[in-house]
Amino acid sequence: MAATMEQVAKLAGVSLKTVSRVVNGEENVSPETKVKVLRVISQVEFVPNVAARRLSSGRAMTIGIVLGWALSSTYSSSLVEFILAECKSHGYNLTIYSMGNDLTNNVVQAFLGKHVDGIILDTIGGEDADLRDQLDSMHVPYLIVNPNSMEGIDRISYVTIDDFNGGKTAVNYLINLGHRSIGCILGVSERIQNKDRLRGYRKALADADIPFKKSLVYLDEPSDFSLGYSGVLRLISNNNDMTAIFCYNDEVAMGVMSAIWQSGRKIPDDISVIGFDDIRYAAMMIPPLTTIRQPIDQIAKYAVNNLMRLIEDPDTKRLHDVLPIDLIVRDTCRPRVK
Amino acid sequence: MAATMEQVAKLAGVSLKTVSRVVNGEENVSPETKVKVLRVISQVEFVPNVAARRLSSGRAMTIGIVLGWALSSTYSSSLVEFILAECKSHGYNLTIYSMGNDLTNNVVQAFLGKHVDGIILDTIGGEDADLRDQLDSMHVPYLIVNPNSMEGIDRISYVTIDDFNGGKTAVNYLINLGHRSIGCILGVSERIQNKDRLRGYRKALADADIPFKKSLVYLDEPSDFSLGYSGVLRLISNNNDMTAIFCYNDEVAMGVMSAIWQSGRKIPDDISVIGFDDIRYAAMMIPPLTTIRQPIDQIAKYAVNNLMRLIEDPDTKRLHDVLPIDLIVRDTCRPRVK
DNA sequence: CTGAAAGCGCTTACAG
DNA sequence: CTGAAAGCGCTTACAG
Repeated sequence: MAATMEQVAKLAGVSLKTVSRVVNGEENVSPETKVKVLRVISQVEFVPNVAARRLSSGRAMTIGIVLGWALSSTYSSSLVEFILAECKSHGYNLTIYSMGNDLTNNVVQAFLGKHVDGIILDTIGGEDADLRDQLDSMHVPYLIVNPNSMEGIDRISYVTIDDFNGGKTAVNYLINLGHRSIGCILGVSERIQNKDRLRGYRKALADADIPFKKSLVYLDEPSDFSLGYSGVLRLISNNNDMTAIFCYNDEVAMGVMSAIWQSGRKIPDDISVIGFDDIRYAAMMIPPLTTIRQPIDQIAKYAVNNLMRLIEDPDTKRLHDVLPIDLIVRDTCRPRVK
Repeated sequence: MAATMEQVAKLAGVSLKTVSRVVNGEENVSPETKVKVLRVISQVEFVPNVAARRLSSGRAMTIGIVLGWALSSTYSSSLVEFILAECKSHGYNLTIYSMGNDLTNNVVQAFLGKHVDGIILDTIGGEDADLRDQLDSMHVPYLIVNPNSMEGIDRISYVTIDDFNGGKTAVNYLINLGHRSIGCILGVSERIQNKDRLRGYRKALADADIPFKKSLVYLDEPSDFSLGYSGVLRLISNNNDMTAIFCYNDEVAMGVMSAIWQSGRKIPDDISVIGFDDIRYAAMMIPPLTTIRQPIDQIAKYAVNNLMRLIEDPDTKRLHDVLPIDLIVRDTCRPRVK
């Protein structure tokens, strides 16, 4: 059933190497022999054995992605989906590694065991420090998506988005709608994403000559539904003039909207809300969420393409990309009326 | 850096085969040699080369999953996450194939090229008929998750849930809350899931001596947010006594809730809503959604374990599993008051 | 309990 | 434009 190159060679009356040339689209094969070989290939349904190919070539044709978040988080699964498609178009396979017990070991072994040629890291915080050290010392080609810190980042390749501008654009949009008392709910960690989005928030305020008020900023962990839920209740009780809120991400915004709804207020009538990410469910919220879109498809494209370059040419310099964000206007923000 | 078995053997002063025995935990190795070999292994950081192992053993130690839905749908990504974990615990890898151009070809080639030892199919409708024919004729071990039809299913292994009982449980719960005019929003396709949940709906009504009314059932495609949104508006306009709705899945329920909210009605005060699946966001809806939970972790476990059996023993008979569902009570249903 | 030999199915490096 | 040889790093089947 599963034919080998040798059988194809015999049937076509050529050498093994000639079949190999045809299969891999190499040059230096006369048109006639090519046709002859191709006919046999389709006749016997020949498909090259990947294991043999990997063993002899020394390349796994596979990259690994290390996830710090659950795959079932919408952001992760969407990123993985795009990365998968991009890998496929390069003839590469993708293997997924989730943070957890013994991750560093697993990933290092995967490289030593020739499971993968390179790694994409999409982690949360400092928990991957060990892993990065190992990858560095073993000279494994790797690249970070949305690095959490800029410390020592010059030595590492990464793809990220313009978080500062994301925060600024969101808050600027609210200011243009007439809002002046604007809440902000973020994670408290040292992640650069939090810092940069907060910088963006402050910059937009400063540009509009609106003084920064500490009581309008709520910081806690983790940045999920519950952060938004408890955060907005706190902000409301401390700021009765607040008319809008900038949220760290769409899931936080979900929590914010839930709490506002349950407190008897209305969105956007009483409070405007803006999120970040533009996950699949943003458009399905009630009402549909205005948000800052991350170009996940582009992030995936840059991540995979750059990693391929690092794999194929070890002398490649560090590759750094910062991708632009977009404001997606839906129905959760409206001009201030009070 | 990446040492080979031969190097380990030389350093330990034993034969290649003995190293192999230690690495694979085989018997018939004296404790002393074992210790000696293990010491060398950790010294040189030996990790067996997967490609060599695959080539010589003829087993890929990898299974493939074919997805008919986008990976970024919460249900799919959650299933994949559990399947991934289950594979890992068996020492297997997972490769993801998404429906799309040339899928049949890709999957068949993956098997012929020894990429995978077996396949899990999680598809939508008839679009995988071609693929299934091919897998059958090539005697590829495969298993279907949530088959869409029971036609010829005796010849195939599958894992599914008790859709009939899911529908019945949901509607029975609403009936026990006093509701008698209960809407039902489903996909219209020939998928067995639609038929069985509808049967469950009718059975619950019949058991309570409530006559079935055709005007309370709304069927359309695809079963997503928009189906719920337009479906509920139609049901409301045709049934002004309707006080509750059973939805095909949680995303449909999201659409239903959105439309109800925008029409100025309240949940659960005016209308009770119950979903299906219990996706991650069900608990985050406003209010948190009461729903029927699919045991995705169990589905994954059965799917992977059964597929392994099919792979390891070709004489295994068809394996059939129907897993139970659970009612998850949250805040979208309340006793009828009107 | 241990080992020598053959072979899995390709690619690489070289020769012509 | 074509091919013969060696080898990638393991496992399998067999011998002792």
